[in-house]
Parts: sequence; C-alpha cells; structure tokens
Amino acid sequence: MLNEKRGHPPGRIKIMKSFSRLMEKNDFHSITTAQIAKNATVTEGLIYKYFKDKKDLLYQVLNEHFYEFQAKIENRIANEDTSIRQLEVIIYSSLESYADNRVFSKILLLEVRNSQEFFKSCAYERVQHYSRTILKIIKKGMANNELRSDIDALTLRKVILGAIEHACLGEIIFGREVDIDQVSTDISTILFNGAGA
Amino acid sequence: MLNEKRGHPPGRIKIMKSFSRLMEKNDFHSITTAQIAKNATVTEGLIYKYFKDKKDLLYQVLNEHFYEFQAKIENRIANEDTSIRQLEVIIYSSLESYADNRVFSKILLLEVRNSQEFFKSCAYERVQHYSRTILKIIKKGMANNELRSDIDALTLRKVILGAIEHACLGEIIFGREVDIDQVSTDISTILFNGAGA
DNA sequence: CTTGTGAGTAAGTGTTACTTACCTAAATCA
DNA sequence: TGATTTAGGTAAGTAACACTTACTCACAAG
Repeated sequence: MLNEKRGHPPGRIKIMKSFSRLMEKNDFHSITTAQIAKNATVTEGLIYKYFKDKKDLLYQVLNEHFYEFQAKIENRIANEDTSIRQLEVIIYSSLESYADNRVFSKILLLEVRNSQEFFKSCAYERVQHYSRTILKIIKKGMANNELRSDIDALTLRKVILGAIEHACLGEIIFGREVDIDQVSTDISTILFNGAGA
Repeated sequence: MLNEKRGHPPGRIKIMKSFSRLMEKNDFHSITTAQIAKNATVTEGLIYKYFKDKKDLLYQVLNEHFYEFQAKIENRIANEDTSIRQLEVIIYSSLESYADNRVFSKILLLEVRNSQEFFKSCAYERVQHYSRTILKIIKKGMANNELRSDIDALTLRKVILGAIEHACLGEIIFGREVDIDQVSTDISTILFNGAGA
C-alpha cells in the first residue's frame, strides 16, 4: 500500500475508471480514445503516458479485476479439504464473480482472446497462475482417488473451465439472469457424477 | 445450385477468399480493408458493394463455414439411435471440424461474440438452430431415461458446448495439436459418467 | 438503338489511434 | 538557496483506417 500513490497518479486512475464505465455498455472496439479521455476529464494524450496503447489499457484493467477475483477464490479454497469441494468452490465462486462484475467477465471471455498480444501481458500471467492452481487440485484429487485417474487432468481442467465460462455467456452477452446456486450445483453434479442416468 | 452464379459474382468470391486467407494468420481487427482488396485484386470500394461493412463480411464468411459444419454433423447424428451416442458424435465432430478449419473456429469462438450486431446476423440464426438441435437430443435423452432428469437441460447444454469450445482454444490460439480421439472420449466420459472416482 | 442494370473503379472524407513538442510545479541535490 | 531534473498533464498535430460518392463500362432486353 506504500506505493499506492506512487504508481497510480490520479489521471491514470480516472482513465481506467472511465474506460471501465464505458465497457459496461459498449464493446472494446466501439469505444474511442476521445470518449475515454472526455469521460475521464483528461486529454487524449495522457492515455499514452500511462498505457502503451488502447489494448494495453484493456489488459491493465483486466489485470486489476483479475487480482481481486483470484484473491477471493484462493481464500475460499483454503477452507476446503477435499479436491472435489475445492473445485465446487471454484465453480460457484467463478459464476458469482462473473455475475457481479460484468466488465471483468466481458473483457476476459469476449475481448482479449482474439489478439496474441494478450498472451504476453501480465494479466495473462495471472490467468495462467489461476489455471495452474486448478490443475494442482485435480492432480491431488486423482492421487488420493477422489477423482478417477483414467482421464487426462488437462482435459478435465478444460471441461471445468469451459463449463463455467459457457454458463456465464448468456448473462454477459444478453444480460440474462443466472441462478448461481442452481447452475453451479448442476454443473458440479454433471462433472463429478455424470449426466448419464 | 441454380443461383450459384447469380448471388455470387467473381468479385464477391475473391473478397471472401482473400479475407479467409488473411484470417489464418491475423486477427480480425488487424486486417485492413486495403489488404483485403489488394489480396483479392479488386478495389476497396467493391467490398462495400457486397458487404454492409467489414463485420458483415466476417459474418458472411462464418455463415458459409457454419453451413458445412452443420450439414456434416446433422448427417452423422442421423445414423445414431441413442441420445448419448448422438451427443458423443457432436462432441467428436465439433472437435474435428474446429481442428481442420481453424479460420471457422477462430471466427466463431474468438471474433464475433464481442459485438451485438452478430446476434442479429443470419450466421447467428444458424448457431441457434444447431444449439436447439442439441437441446432436443438432451430432452429426448431425459425423457427415455438415458440421461438423468434432475438437472436442467439448458445447463447440460452449456456444459457440453463449453467443454467442446474450451478444448479447442489451445489449438486455435496457440496452434497446439489436439488428439481428437483421446480428448473427445475423455470429455464424453466426464460428462456422462462423471469425473468422480 | 436505347435504356436499364449489375460489376467494378477512382478519388475522395471524416474519424481514429497514436505522436511530438511543450508547459508547469514540485522534488532532488550541489 | 538556487539550479535542475522529473513527473503529471496539455495541445496540436499525423498517418492510416473504414467507409462513401460519383463515375465507367459491358451487355441484355424491349
């Protein structure tokens, strides 16, 4: 907290807040640097003092949101003992975070993946860390026979992440309401017990 | 096939082919209309004779690819009798199509979803049709006790689609190889039998 | 033989993301 | 203290971009 002011001058904060606000209603490409600046009551040029380009601004906003997301989830899974419970908490918490931070989920699921630059950003490093946490839980679960070990751990991770993300898409894109409790228990049931009768 | 020439003048075809070629290596936004025109050996203006704007070109290219994708899958599931087998065929065939048509999968999974316009396009209508087909199979499976009916059919569909899509992301984004047989059987195992031991 | 139409072009235009040069006030330090 | 670096911020650009307008030309139908 020492360098809260150091690395974060008021102009920079205003730009990020302005951009976040605009992302609530518009998609990334339809937002202009002129709009961002006007909304932040700074000049366009200042954006490029703090951000390499418009995409860098996007990645840095994502980075801040992802930090909170990650912190919340890692706190919660620390209180669970079994792998399955930990994964269930991840499923529930992800749905919850995506639901009450639409800008964050929009950026992560719809805006960054189409460009290679993202995968060199530090926001992506955070995503990787989070992703590795899930893999560790799966491997631990397979080692102590909570999870079947005849399937590929990487594939199971993909299925879990895919299920979570797709479950939120309707909400993110169309603003539909999602019953988080219902959907997350259904996802857990399917993934851990199977959809077969 | 009568109006193959009628609705598809040579310039239009050249533009779509040129754009598809460019999409193999670049993302949508980094491709310019000047590049598309040059590559197609037509002038920039002609693009706007056949397409409302650059995004409309994207949607129409997707539409053509999706038609083939859909036709192949619907043929294949017609040969299967149980719901689970039909869903397994969908999982396998989707992985296969995404693998050998990278432009198609890039557009569908990474490029169109961020903009609301897409959801008014006729490419999206096709996606909806495909999506409804899956829902019908699930409901049929629940009705004849192949699939458990204590979970929401819509959620199961989301999990299936999410699993398929996320399984291809590594391939689409990083060009990683995917073992389709292995991954699709793993996904089916997880979804229908569960990952729990 | 002229009139209407579809394919295609050439030369624009306003916006957009981004750059450059500059200002100002407050730390830093000789 | 006085000189100088430096960080926050501005103003006025610029090249490139998506898209438009006004125009050919070929040719088919009446």
